[in-house]
Formats: sequence, structure tokens, C-alpha cells
Amino acid sequence: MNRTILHVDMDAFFAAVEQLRRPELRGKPVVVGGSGNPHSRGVVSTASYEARAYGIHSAMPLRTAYNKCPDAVFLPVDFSAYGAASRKIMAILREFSPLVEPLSLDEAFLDVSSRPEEPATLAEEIRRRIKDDTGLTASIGIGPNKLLAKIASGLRKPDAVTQITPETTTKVLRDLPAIVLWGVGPKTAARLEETLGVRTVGDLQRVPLAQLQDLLGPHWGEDLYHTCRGEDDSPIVTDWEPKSLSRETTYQYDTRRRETIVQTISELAAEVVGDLHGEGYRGKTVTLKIRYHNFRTHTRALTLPEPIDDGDAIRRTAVALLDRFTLDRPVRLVGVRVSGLVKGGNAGKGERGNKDQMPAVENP
DNA sequence: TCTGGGGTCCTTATCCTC
DNA sequence: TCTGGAGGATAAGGACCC
Repeated sequence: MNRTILHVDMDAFFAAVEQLRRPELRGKPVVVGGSGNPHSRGVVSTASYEARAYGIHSAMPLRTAYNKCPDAVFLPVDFSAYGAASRKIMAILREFSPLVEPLSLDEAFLDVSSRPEEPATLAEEIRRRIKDDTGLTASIGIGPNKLLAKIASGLRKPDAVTQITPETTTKVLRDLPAIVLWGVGPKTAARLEETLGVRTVGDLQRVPLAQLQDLLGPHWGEDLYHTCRGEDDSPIVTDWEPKSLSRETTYQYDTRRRETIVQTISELAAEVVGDLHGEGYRGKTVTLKIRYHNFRTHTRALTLPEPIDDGDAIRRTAVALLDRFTLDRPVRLVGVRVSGLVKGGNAGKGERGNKDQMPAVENP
């Protein structure tokens, strides 16, 4: 079956929302990230195109960004504002197809296989609608699957529509760096180059399946074998259930004081419990994460006999896991995660998981 | 020197049960 | 009873994504 998938990717989304609501920022370098204070710990979430001209990009430490452009406007992340803009955009997309898969606040896949229009015409119409209704620009990629649609949207930005067809796939992929492929990050890209001399997607296509599996493991090796050929039959997922809920925080200054860390764990656990209650989940496994001053990160986890959403029990479990760490080095980050989620929590309540047994939700 | 936060998925090791 | 798997659950780490 031939599919037509669009990948809609908002341009410099967080920064664009800020420039939209504060016109005096338009045309200026804007950096959104952390608390908005470029002298404290944090990284860049989004840089406006004006800021990118200074070499500032996502995931760069705020302090580094400040050194590159001290005159940039630094703003804190305001998720409620971006969430509101995102909901508007997703609503527009759903007018064009019910098959919408949001990937994040600023990205979504859209299956438009059943639409009669030419895909490029439709994509242009969507781009115009988003611009007219929200004032924001988007780049849209068109492809026969999610993989190629996503690669396409990245080929030309901002404010553009780009199509990859089955006929153009080989030619388009051939000279792209391997790192454009979903799942190939800096580490894997470096390994591919060092061990196999692979730099481009075309190079990767010439590597036999067995060799990829030797290097990356049977599962991931086979995945990459298909991915580098533009093959992907993953469906559009319109409803998604979380598998874990977590909170973590990085101290402005590293600490080795146990009382401080215990206090942080209690606060993080309370927030996670709030999320569990808010979304109506209970969880079975509690994980405590500690990152030391040298960025070495460790986790300790405990799986309970039954899923719980009791705030006090989750907090006590997380605090107890701290005893399995040696606090002989300064700690920079603490995190609490609850996984093994099942639906049917004590939604809306602040304390005590009421019942002994919920209707025991499925689970294969 | 620096490296956030909230997630997912994969690999490997280990333990336990059948 | 001993031995050896197979296979599931759990734990830990790591890579990756936005």
C-alpha cells in the first residue's frame, strides 16, 4: 500500500513563540533555555535563526551561548505558552487528517494517504494555514513513510516544503551524512566511521547486513540496514501511553550533603506522584538517579510487588535507594522515576492510594 | 570547561523457575 | 539428584530523540 506521510516541523519553535508575543524581539538573537539566566547551569532549548548565526544551537550550555553572543536576549522556557501554541497547531493538522502523531510540542507526523490532492499542494496549504492562524512558520517534509518525511523536512528550512518520492529516495539519501538517520547519533556515527569507514548513507548501504549486526547487535543492525535504504513501515500512532514518569533536577552548585539530597528526593517524588495522580497511573518500579560532579550517572531501582501511587510509599522507596549510593563525591543531579505504569490510579487525589485492588488492568 | 529535562529503546548481566 | 538449557523478570548502563 502506498502511503503519503507529512512531517510538520515548526521553525525555531520556542524562540518563534517568544518573538511573536514580544514584537520588539523580532529580528534579534533570542535564546530560550533553562531559567533564562545565561550565567547559571542550563542549556539552550531553542535559538532563533538570528542567534544561530552566532553559532548558538540547541543543547549548547547557556554560558557558552552567552560567550558567543552576550547581546542575545536570554529567556526562560515557558512550557505553558508553547503548549498553547502547540495545541492550536495540532488542531489545524487534525482538520486535514485524523491520523496525526505528535512527536513533541513542535513536530508531528500526518498520514494524508486518503486525500485526493497532490501532496505538495496539500502541504503548502497546511503551511499557509499555520502561518495565517498562528503567525508561526513550519517546514514540511513529504515522503512515502515517516522516516523519509522526517528527513525531507530537515533538508530545507525554514518555511519550506520538501518532498522525497520512491523514485528520488536513492539519489537524495546517497550523499547525506549517516547521522541524519533516525537512531544514529554522534557515538554510533563515530563507530561507523572508525570501524567501517562509513560516512554517508550511501556508504552505509554498501555494508552487508551481517557486518552491521556484528557491530551493533542483531536487532539494531537489521534496523539500520533497512533505515539506510529509506525503508520504514512504522505506523502513525495517534494515542500514546507513557511508560514512565520522572522528574530530575541539577543543582546550581554540586552538593555532598545527604540532608540536601534527601530533601530534593522528597520534592521530586512529590512532583512525580502529582503527575501519576493527574494522569491516573500507578507504577511498579521506583528508580533513583544520581549524577556525580564528573557527569558519571548511576541508577538504583526497586520493583515493588504491586503498582502503587501512594505518595508516601514512593517517597520512602526513593529515599531508601539513596543508601545504595556512596556519597563520597559531589552530586550535581538527582532524579526520581516511576515506571511499569498501569492505568487506574487514584486520579485527582493527593494522598493514600485508597483501594487494595483496582480492576487489575490487563498486561500481556 | 562545559554538558537540562523528560522521555524511549536496546544491550548485557544476573537471578530464578521450569 | 544433578546438569543444562530456555526464557522471563529485574537491574544497570548507555545511546538517542526533541
